[in-house]
Formats: sequence, structure tokens, C-alpha cells
Amino acid sequence: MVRLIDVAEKARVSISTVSKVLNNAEVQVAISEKTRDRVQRAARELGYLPNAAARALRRQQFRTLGVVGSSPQFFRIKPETRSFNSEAMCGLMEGAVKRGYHVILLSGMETEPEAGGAFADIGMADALLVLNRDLQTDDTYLATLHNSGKPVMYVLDYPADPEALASAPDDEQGGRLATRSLLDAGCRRIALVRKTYYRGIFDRRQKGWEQALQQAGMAAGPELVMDVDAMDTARVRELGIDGMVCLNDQITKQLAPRLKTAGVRVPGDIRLISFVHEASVTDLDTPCAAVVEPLARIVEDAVHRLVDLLEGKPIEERQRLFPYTYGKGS
Amino acid sequence: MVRLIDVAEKARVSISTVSKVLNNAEVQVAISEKTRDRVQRAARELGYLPNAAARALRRQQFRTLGVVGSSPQFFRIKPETRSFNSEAMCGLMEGAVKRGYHVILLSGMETEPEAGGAFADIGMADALLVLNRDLQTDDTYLATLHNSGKPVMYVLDYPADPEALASAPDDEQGGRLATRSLLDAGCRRIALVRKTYYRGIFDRRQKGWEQALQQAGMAAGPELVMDVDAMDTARVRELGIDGMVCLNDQITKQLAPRLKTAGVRVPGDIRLISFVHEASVTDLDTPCAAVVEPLARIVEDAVHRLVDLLEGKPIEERQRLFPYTYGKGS
DNA sequence: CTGAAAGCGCTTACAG
DNA sequence: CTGAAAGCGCTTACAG
Repeated sequence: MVRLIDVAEKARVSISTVSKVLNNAEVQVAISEKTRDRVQRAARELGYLPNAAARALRRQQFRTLGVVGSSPQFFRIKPETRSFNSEAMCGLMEGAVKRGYHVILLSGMETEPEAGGAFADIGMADALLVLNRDLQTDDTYLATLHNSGKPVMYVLDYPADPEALASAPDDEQGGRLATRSLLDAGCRRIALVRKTYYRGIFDRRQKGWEQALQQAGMAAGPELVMDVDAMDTARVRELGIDGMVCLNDQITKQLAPRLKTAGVRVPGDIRLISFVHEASVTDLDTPCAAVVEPLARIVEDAVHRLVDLLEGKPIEERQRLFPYTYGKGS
Repeated sequence: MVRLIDVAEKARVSISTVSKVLNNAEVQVAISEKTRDRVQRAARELGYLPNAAARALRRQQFRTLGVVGSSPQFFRIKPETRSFNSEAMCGLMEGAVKRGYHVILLSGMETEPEAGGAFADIGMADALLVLNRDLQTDDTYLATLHNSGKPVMYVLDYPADPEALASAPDDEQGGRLATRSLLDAGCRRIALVRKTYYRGIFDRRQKGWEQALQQAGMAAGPELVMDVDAMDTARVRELGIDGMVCLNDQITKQLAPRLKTAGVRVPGDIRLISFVHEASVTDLDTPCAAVVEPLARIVEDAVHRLVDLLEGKPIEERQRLFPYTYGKGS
């Protein structure tokens, strides 16, 4: 960890001066332009991040809000509540409590750019969980996280780097599972319905779909991959499609009524299967099978593995993938 | 704030000894039974809570996990996502980011009972938000929070004490609004449907219902207050009920199908209005008006007022109540 | 405009 | 079994 004194040595000034420069927004002290530049450059080059504990001890404040519920268990929300957020939160708090850790939601303010950018206060955490469904790996934001020197665990989506720690759904397996269940139900022309977002996850699910079709001796041509926003129901008929794998519940909700108005009967003409997190498509009035990802379990596992790492236990698998299960849907 | 040295003086030992006793789970040092007792009693009597900053600075770890999303804005979830949690979370992070604060979810572990109980690490926060829909005011848990000496803001439900800081929905106004909208629609016998939980909120909503009925010159007798778990549809007919105020969406979801099977037409025979957070009853197939509470706004307001307090700005209203609005429901 | 120094409240190796 | 003391990394009043 680089400290104030490291910056001071590099900039050839005292630590008081460094501190004053780096806190210029809050401290009213005159500093010469030259010194200021030298200090800021040194801090940037060394990747200085203030130590949140020392700062808090000195300032006598954390600038952090604690949120509590009606009981110590409040945030251990039950998965029955169902929404994506509560499910993830459930696993998160369950793991945190079991291991004796607190959870801090880094709000990512854009303050103190010269003192480490958006995450100057990342230091309040011993390790980082990246909770994300659609990673932008080119993001400099992720670089900041890694530069902090703290362990980083990816939870739902993850970068291609095989060294990156991750606990995530096995999207290829999910794609195979969904496709096979349609094959088992007798479908012979199975389309994949996706959207332009969630590229990482969707690409992996699509790969699973391809694998399942190829194993069954069927082609998985690009004409069978459809964007729900550019859905051509006439073309669906032409291609003789009798099964559709919908890559998430939002797609399914968008697709179902359009099939209905086009006079396509579900499941009479076309069978649907949808990826969901828990039973989130139960409010669909179209019959639809589902492939469920165990969100809470995944997030809790991520917490455990991260704490294991912090406690010095060796991590055997860098990336742990969890299978999807077949569910009833609606 | 009581420090180690205060405990040491009271127990007539050195601060090293106090530290060792209070960390006996983690430190392997022999301490005599007598000393141990004296120290523990002193710590308890003084209400000692370890200073998280000092501890973290010394230990070089926070025992806190930072959770980040794909971008610094990740947790600023849009209210459109709708569920209770995301809405509250949305307001929470919005306020936190705007004011330059982080949010820490206190996991309320049951460790270190002698060192302050479940919230030994409450110290990581400058102030506390109690996020809660159903306060148990007799809870010793809340006492712990107040004993920390940090400002406490109640967000959704709140204790009777008028000095307690709160930002919350105006439940009485909500009760009046719901009832009046049924009156305006021509209802003349308006029942209130509740459940045994959420006493605080439900009692206030019921008071609003009574006020509205009395203002309209109608009696609000106890026979009109029904528990959805003990609903007697024959009795509903007998009483000539033509309107029902459902105190939350769960109640409405439970009630609607029972009315249907009993042959009661909605809104033909009985009009319904339901309390909801955002548009959460849109998945009801029974026509139903709604009274909406602006969750995200309330939570964000709570954050702002709490930070104002921390920054020394005077708080004019101890309790700020937000009006419900009339919504379409389903 | 810049720096030396005190001190925030803990933990722990060391001495007794 | 107990205590004196060093030191974690900052901020800020004070001196120059």
C-alpha cells in the first residue's frame, strides 16, 4: 500500500504538504502551483489511495452511513421476495453474517479525482465483490478496482481472464439445458431469442444452445438467432420454428404478447423456455418452461470464497460455475 | 465516546489488559478470572464500543466487504425496477452519492457480546438509518442503536417518541386518501382489510380511514375492520359492503381471488383500493385502484436530512411525513 | 509557502 | 498474569 510518506518522498516535500494538496477542496491553505503539480503527479504515478482507517481515526468521522433494519437479520431478506435485488442481497448478507463481515455499498462518487478517483474510499473494504450482469471489460473502472491491490471477486458476469476470481452461473450449461428440454418435448426447429444487451452472458448461453443442437445433429444457423426488438413473426412461420429459447424474462414478456397477436399458439405451435432468476415469470399468462439460476447461492458462495481468501485459505478454483436448474415457469 | 482508557480506569487495569479481555476470542493470553470480570463489567457499564477506525488502522483490516457494480452508478438502481428493495435502495444510493457518503449494511452479527453486542462495528458509520416497515419499539435492539450516541433516523415506520427523527409516509393521510377515493366513486359502506402484522403503519392507516368516514358522516365501526386471514364473505354481503380499503398489496392479492370464488364482482359489487409501493399490483387481474407511497423519495430525503444533521445544519422538522398519491393500480 | 510534531484509539511484541 | 510502549497512516494547529 502506498502511503502519504511515499508520495512525499517522491515529490520531495513533507507529508503535511502532501496532505494539504490532496485535500485542497476541504483545507484552506495556500500552496504554490509548482509544489501542487509535483505532489499531484507523484500521487497519480504511485496510485496513492488514502487509508480510510487512518483518515477516519484522525478526522473522527467515516463519512459513511450505516443502514440497519428492524433486527440484526433485517437484510437477510428471504429469497421468496423474489426480485433480482433481494435475491442477490439475501445471499450477500447471509454470507457476510456467517463470516462476520459487514457489507459496504461503495457509492462511487466522483470526488477527489486527484486522490484516486471515484474510489478514494474503497479503502473501507478489505476485498471487493463486483456484482454485475453485464461487464464492460474495457472499462477503466474495473482497472481502478484492481489497482487498489485488494482481492476482487466477480459474481454474475466475469471477464475472460481465467485468473479472475469468479462465482457465476454456468451459462453454457444453462443454454444446453434449456435447448435440450425443448428437444425432449419434441421440438425440431429451435430459435434463440436475445437482445442487444448482456453480451457476455447472452453469448455464453447462445454457445450452449449451439452445443445442444449440434449434439442432437441439428444445425444452429444464424437465421435461428433472433433479436426480440426486430422479431418478424412471418419469418418465424416460414422457418418452421417450433421452439424458442428466450435469454431472459424481459425478452419472454416482450415476446409472448407479440406471438399471441400474430396468432401463434403457445405451446400449440411454438414451445417457449425462458431464463429466469427464481420464479420471476410466474406473472406471464403464456405457458412457458423456465431455466432458473440460483442467484442467492451464487452470491453467498462468492462471499465465502472471498473471505476464505482473506483468511489465507487457498482458493482451488479461480472460477466456480453453478448449474442452472429446470423449473416450471408459468 | 467511551474509550479503552475509560474502561481501564474504571476497572483499575491498563488498557492492554482491557484490550486482551475484550478480544479474548481472538487473542490467546491468560487473564485471571477476577480481572476479566472486572473489565467486562466496566465495559458493559460504560457502554464501551470499540472505535472501528483505530481498530482497523492497527489491525490493517476492516473486516468489511465492499460491493461495487459495473459502474460507479450501479447501485443507483432505477425505480422502474419496482420491487420494494430496489426502490428503497435507489433513494438510498441517490442520496448517498449526492452527499458524498458511502452506505454500509450492518450485518448485525452476534459476535463480541461483551464488547457492545451485535453492533460492535456500528462504529464504521457516522449515523444510522433504520429502514423498517414494522418497528418493534420494545426491542432492545433499537436501544443499542441509540446508545451508540450516533444520530438515528427512522425511515418508514417510526417510534411514538416525537423527538425521534423520521422521514416516513403519512399513513393517516394515505388512509384518508384511499377512503375518500372510494367515497367519491359512490361507495357507502367501506370496510378496511388488514392483517395482524405491520401494526404501527396499519394502525395509522386505519385512523385515516376512520377520519375520512367520520368527515363524510358515516360510522367506522369495528365490524367494518376485517382480517384478511379470517375473511367471511357471507358477512361481507350481510353488511352491505360496497368498498374495501386493502392495507397492502399482499392483502389485496390474497383477497381478490377469494372474492371471485365467492361470486363477488369487482368492481361491480365491491370496489377495491390498495396501498402499494409503486405499481406493484399491476399483476393483479382484478380491477383495483391504488394509493402509492413514494418510497425512493422518502429514503433519499432521510439521507439528506441525516447528512444535514452531521454537517451541523439545524433540523427544523423532527418528523417529516410524505403524502401518498392516488394511482391507477390494475 | 512549507515542515516538524502531536495525537486520533487501538493491538501486540516484549519485559517484568 | 499484567503493563509500558511502539506504531498503524493520517490531519492540523503551530512555528518558521
